[in-house]
Amino acid sequence: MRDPERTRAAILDAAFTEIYENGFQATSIDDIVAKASMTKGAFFSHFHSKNELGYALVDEVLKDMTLDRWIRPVAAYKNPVQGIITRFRKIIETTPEEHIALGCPLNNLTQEMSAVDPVFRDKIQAVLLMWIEETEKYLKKAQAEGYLRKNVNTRQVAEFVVMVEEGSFAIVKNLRDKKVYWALYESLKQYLESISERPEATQDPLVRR
Amino acid sequence: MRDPERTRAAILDAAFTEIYENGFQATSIDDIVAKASMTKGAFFSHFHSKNELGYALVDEVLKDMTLDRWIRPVAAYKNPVQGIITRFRKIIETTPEEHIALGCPLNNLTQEMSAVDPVFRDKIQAVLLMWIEETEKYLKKAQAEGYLRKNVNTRQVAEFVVMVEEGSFAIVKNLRDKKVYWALYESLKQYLESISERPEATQDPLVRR
DNA sequence: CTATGAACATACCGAATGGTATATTAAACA
DNA sequence: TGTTTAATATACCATTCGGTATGTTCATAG
Repeated sequence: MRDPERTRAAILDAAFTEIYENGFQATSIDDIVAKASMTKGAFFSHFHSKNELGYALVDEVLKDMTLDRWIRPVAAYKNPVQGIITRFRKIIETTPEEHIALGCPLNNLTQEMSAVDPVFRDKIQAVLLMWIEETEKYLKKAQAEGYLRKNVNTRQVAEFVVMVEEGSFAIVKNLRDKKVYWALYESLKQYLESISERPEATQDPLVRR
Repeated sequence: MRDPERTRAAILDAAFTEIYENGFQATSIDDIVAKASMTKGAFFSHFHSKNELGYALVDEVLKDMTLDRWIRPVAAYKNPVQGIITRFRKIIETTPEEHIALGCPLNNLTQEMSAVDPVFRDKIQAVLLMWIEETEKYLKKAQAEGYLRKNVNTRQVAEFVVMVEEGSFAIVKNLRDKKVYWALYESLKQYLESISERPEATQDPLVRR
């Protein structure tokens, strides 16, 4: 009946939802344990402090979430540049309406806690760097296979792509208008095609919109 | 000796700095009045609540700050597209090292308060929309004067440009590496040139870096 | 079977914080 | 000049919240 790992996971899960919806500072430990149907005793037997819960959220939840959403699916595409473009589109398509107003969980925590707590900053920075590095790997592969111009700086493009992916969520969160996503999608596509070796190879074979 | 307007301005000024450095929720009213060398009595005679101070910050400080930094200076350029590009570069150049880690004040407030308080959300949205609309005006002008391709959707590009301007500050805030700015600058430049009628007209006459 | 420690529950505390009640001072106006 | 009112100061309050102290229960090792 007692299952510490499940308890810990349940706390992380409840914390993720509450913090995603209300922000880290605006979420109290009482909110979290109530959502998880537990008590403070359980909470503090798994986390030494509220901040440590936040750190665990970044390390154990947000990191994997980022990989699952933005990185791993790209591997399925022959042309990685098309993979990045299409992945962006699919994320737009599959993001439920309620989540649009909430933005990207990683970015939210980033903007709220990065300047306030150096440990948060370092841990979030590590996730961002991983995101950029993994994106750059795809770009290098695209370059090696003749999809991307040889003279482009892959690190520079990777940084731009990740910034666009995060920045898009951030601005749409505020404008609360999903149509803006499509405008940003078109611009990202336009940009990536402008540095592609054979732009026609990035054409999406599926119907759009 | 008594000067309500100056008092109010001093409170807004102190609040801006404190909130910029620590976030809205992490800043207490006591922090603000201490910084402004006043007392709570003065504070509450000018603002009914902490939230109302925040609203005034958006309406009276951040809105103008955005115009001054991103919009008005662009008017001085013959080619508005070059104006946007150069303005982005100049903002990078003139942002002091300590402010890099703090990001964009508007964006910080946005990400922290937008999902939590609908009034914040609406007020910040208004500033963002103004930013986008003013940017689009420049793009339309550029189009009319033959700098920008006639077939580009100026609204779409304006949304992308503003997203890049905000998103760049956001990611550099976390990566804490000013060099990333230059990479993002090059990418924005590349993008805007790819939709320009005469790309050579966007060449910056000054030495870069 | 029992003892031991980890997992969870309950009650509580001290500090911080947004806000108020009330006093005081200074400017404006009659 | 005297009065009134807005501006500012001071003291205080109620609540919230992170965290702790102290149980209690369950699983597992010996």
